[in-house]
This record gives sequence, C-alpha cells and structure tokens, in this order.
Amino acid sequence: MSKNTGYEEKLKKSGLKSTKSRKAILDILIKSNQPMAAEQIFIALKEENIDINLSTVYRTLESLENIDMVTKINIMDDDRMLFEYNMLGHRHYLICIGCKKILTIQNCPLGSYEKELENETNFAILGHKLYLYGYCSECQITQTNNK
Amino acid sequence: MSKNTGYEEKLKKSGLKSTKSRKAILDILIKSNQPMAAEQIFIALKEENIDINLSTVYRTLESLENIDMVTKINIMDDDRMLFEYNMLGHRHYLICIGCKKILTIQNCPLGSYEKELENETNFAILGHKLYLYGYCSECQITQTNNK
DNA sequence: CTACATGCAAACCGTTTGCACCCTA
DNA sequence: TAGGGTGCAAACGGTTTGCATGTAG
Repeated sequence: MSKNTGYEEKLKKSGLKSTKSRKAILDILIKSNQPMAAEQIFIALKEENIDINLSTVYRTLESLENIDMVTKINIMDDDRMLFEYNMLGHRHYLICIGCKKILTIQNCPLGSYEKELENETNFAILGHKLYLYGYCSECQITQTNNK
Repeated sequence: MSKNTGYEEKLKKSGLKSTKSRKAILDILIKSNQPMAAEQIFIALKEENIDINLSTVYRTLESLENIDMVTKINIMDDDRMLFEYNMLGHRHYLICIGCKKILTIQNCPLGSYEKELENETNFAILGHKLYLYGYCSECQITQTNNK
C-alpha cells in the first residue's frame, strides 16, 4: 500500500501497466535525485529487499524513457549510461570529478544563445546538454591534503 | 614520405614513438574534422588501404588521449565513444539528429556563467561540455517531405 | 482470459587484454 | 638491440534478447 505519488496515473495514460517493478524503480530514481546507472538502481532495490532482475531494470528504464518519464544520459564519457527521473525536462549538471556527486542546475544561461546560433547555422535547434565539471568544496580540501 | 604536419614532434616530446599507425590515425581524425567512433576510423583507414588492427586503433586512441592530442566523448548518449583531434582545447557541438552530422562551435557563451556558478555552489569549476541538438537545413527539408 | 511484464540464461557488441612477434629510436 | 608498438584471438562488462512463465486490467 504505497502512497500514490501520481506517477501511476501517468503510466496508465501512456498504456503501460502499473507494476511493482515500475513503481519501485521510479521510487528509487525520485528518491535519489541523481542520475543512476542501471546497476546502482538494481543494488538500491536490493537494499530495500526488492528483488527485480537486472534485465527487468533495463527494460523498465527503456519503457519509461519511451514515455519521457526517464532520461538516459552519458555524463562521464565512459561506458555506463545513467538514468534519471525526468522532472522538469530541462536541466544541467555540475559534476564533481572527485566524488562523482552530481548537482542539478535548474536555471539555464543559454536562452538567447540558441537563437543566435540558429541564425548563424540554419539549424533548427531543439535542445542542448550542458555539463560542468569541477571539484566540490569537500573534494577541494581532500585534493589539497593529498598534494 | 608523408608531409610533416607537426604532430610527429609532439609525439616524440611525449615519449611516444612515431609509428605508421599513430600518424595514420591522426591524419584521419584531422582530415575528418569530426568526432569519430573507433570503428569509423578503422573503416576510413581501410578505405585508404591502410591495414591497422581494430585493437591497435583503440590502443592508439588511448595513448593519444593520454597526451591530450585526442579527446574521447559521448555525444549521442549511446554506447559508442567518439574520438576527436584536440585542436584547440575548448569547443562545443551542434549535432544534427537527422543525419548525425556534427558541427564544431568555437565561441563559448559560458564565460561569466561559470564564475557565477562557482560562487553559488563553492565548486571549483574546471570546464564544461555543451552539446546542442537539432536538425540541419537539409534534414529540415527531408523531415517536411516525410510528413 | 489475454496481452503485456518479468525471470533466467544466453547472446550481443563495443572495448580491453595477454602474448608472441615486429619495428622504431 | 632493447623496449615500446602491433596483430591476433580470447576475455570482459554493460546491455539486449528469446523464451517460458507470471500477472495486471
């Protein structure tokens, strides 16, 4: 008897059945408030004693991506995809190179720039991704100590 | 007797031997002026009748990445890494969703924004990645025709 | 009751690695 | 000629898929 957070509706509206797996995975993603790898989600589920097969996690994430409830990204330029709950559609990331923490940034500095670029290039620009990299305050300290 | 484009020097300076493979791969990357997947490079080499093993391509790209002559990125959020010749250090991309063409953008609209964000977040920001997505002029036409 | 969802195991595919041979410096 | 570079084939790891079974609507 989990509290209805509203996404069951959205699932149904999109023609997806509202199953235990889907609700559990959405819960994890929303709670974490961070992009997560499929396996991280899998582990987080296990920690709550929810047993869902890894391939089901992948399939679920794919379904949720298809109905725009989840977005798949590759932030670190490695071979692991990350998945995040698609709350607001538009967001940017500030990533700590040290501890890998990911901050979400809501305000977007690129409003007028897209227009400019459209004129220059004749592209019809639909969106963009912006990732910023650096060291968070804690990791700046650690870094200093190690040197 | 290939013309010396100057990168042989840089190889040596970095302690890497100047081999046929490394020169050929750098040539391809520079010529293409686009981020390329390892296999694309492999194919491009083959088309010039240069036979280099795929794993050598990967190893070469890794070596070149280590000395900052090449950068590895994931633009399309898929499972293929792309590699590009690291000409200027700082650049952004405008990617056509239709034909997958990638334009490189030199000027960066994020100068002051990073400072702002540093103050807000206490991060020490080292850099960022900006990818813009849309349809190029040709693909806008195609799209219209297909609808 | 039926179509969609899931578990399981095997396949897949881009990438990496161990080892023997090759070639640059 | 020594030590890094390369080819080859096998391993690796994240992700996908085929098939039989389970379950939401």
